[in-house]
Amino acid sequence: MSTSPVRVRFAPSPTGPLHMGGVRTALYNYLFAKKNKGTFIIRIEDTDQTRFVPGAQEYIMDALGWCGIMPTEGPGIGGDYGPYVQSERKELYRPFAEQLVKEEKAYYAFDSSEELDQMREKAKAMGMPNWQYNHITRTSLKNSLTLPQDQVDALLQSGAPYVIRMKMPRNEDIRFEDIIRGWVVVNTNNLDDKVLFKSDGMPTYHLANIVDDHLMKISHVIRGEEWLPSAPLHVMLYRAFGWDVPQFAHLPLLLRPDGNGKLSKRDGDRLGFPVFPTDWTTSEGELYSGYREKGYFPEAFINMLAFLGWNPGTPQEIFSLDELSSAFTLERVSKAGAKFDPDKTRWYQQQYLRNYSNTALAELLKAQLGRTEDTKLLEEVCGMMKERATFIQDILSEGSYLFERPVEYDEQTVTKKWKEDSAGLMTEWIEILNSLSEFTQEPIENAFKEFIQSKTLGIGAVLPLFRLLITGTGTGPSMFEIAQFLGKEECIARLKTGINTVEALKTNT
RNA sequence: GGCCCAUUCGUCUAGUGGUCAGGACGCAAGGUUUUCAUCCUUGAAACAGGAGUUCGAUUCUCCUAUGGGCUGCCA
Repeated sequence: MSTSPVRVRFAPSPTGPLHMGGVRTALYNYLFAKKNKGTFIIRIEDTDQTRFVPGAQEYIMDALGWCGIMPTEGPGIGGDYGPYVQSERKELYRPFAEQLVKEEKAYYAFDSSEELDQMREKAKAMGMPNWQYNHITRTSLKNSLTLPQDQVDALLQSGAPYVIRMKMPRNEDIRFEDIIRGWVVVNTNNLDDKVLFKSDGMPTYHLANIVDDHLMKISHVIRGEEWLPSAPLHVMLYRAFGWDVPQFAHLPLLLRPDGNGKLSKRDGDRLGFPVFPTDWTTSEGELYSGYREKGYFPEAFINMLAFLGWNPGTPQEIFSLDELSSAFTLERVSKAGAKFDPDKTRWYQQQYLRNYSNTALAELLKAQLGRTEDTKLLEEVCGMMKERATFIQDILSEGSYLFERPVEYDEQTVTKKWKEDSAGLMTEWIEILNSLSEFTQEPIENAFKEFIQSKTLGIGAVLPLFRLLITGTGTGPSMFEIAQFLGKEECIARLKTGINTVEALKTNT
């Protein structure tokens, strides 16, 4: 039991945009750090130079920033344990690998990738699909364990390419306790001699990860379940170096909503929902859509993500980031993979939109959608429309008639509600409206009721006509509120042109 | 194929050695509403299968099945 401060890291690889599974891993790290008054660190793991994608690192930082889960240490942010990009730490790793060779816990291997590929092919052809470089096969391969010392020295001197491999011991049970999964035991006979240091002078993930986690004093390794199989190797490396082993928590995977398999880059746009936090355009110009650009609020996105594999054990569903960080525990993270549900995501978004104040929504309409109307006016629009919107842009599309006159009149309402006497009825209604001295909701409503009473008509026979002429639609918020919002002059104008247009429509069909 | 991980309504999940197995999304019905949305009420809907332990298993153990991950000089 160590009492060292909580330090966790999110360690993405800049090989493309960060998808929502990655965001969730970052989120859980962030929440755990916050909850335990610890430090949340970002470390970029770019040890594979061939897969580097320009802009990916910037994307990751930007996306996390949008989500509100920025680290306290990381690239571009600073901290006492930097640099936080592994390629900038390149020189640091080789001595650690050499140390293991010296201590006979690792060895030089001179086999080329091509030779090894051939081995695998041959083995596969013989019905053995899992050929590995391990405690058995290494005895007949080109490495510092099989070659005479002088030949090894000569090869190293000559600059021949080599890698450094872990010398996995025989028949040893490696056991470690995962916070989410409990005890995990793996026998070393099933593990291969993983490459720790590559021939291009860079460490592999395994080495760099362990060295950096140690150097950066990481207390808890919270990462995706895809790392569980290599966790025993990591435990062995900590032990080989004589370092404290951090606590592990392997998170369940995010699965795709249809069929099987883990959520992948292409699923999103194919199934009609984003898998990325923000838009990403590839160098070929292909666009992968993001939650931000689709109109989701980061709070809704984060709330949904937090509940994919974790729950507070209470009926509360809506959590702010702060509430999440005080409620979060790794013990309540579930073990099984979670299928992502786009419907629930929309529901969260709707909840958040509804809880936003009209003022806040009006600000967003201005800032994000470039509306230039008076704030007061936008607030009124938001007040009327937000109950029936999911995204902020719905307020504009569903309530377009609050800004401009209708150009079309809903066909169904016209055929169902517009009768012989409708034009006459609405003309009379115009007169009544015209005579109102105070054009606000209540007087309009009272006048309307009086009007239908005098005609011995029901609300349902008349109000839809009013709505149709004013908005062009058959549905929406209170007509009296809309009338007040538009004002007497506008209402009457719309009624007049409406009557003519709809009558013309009727006679044409 | 090998190794590892997992398995409660369609989905996310709660839960306990004895519960009417609870909630949420979605779905359906009804109510409210001029209408749509909201809101309210109700409903359908699950412990993968088989052994064992036990007075009693959804809960503990084992096996099977299914799903997933890993099996690279990728991370």
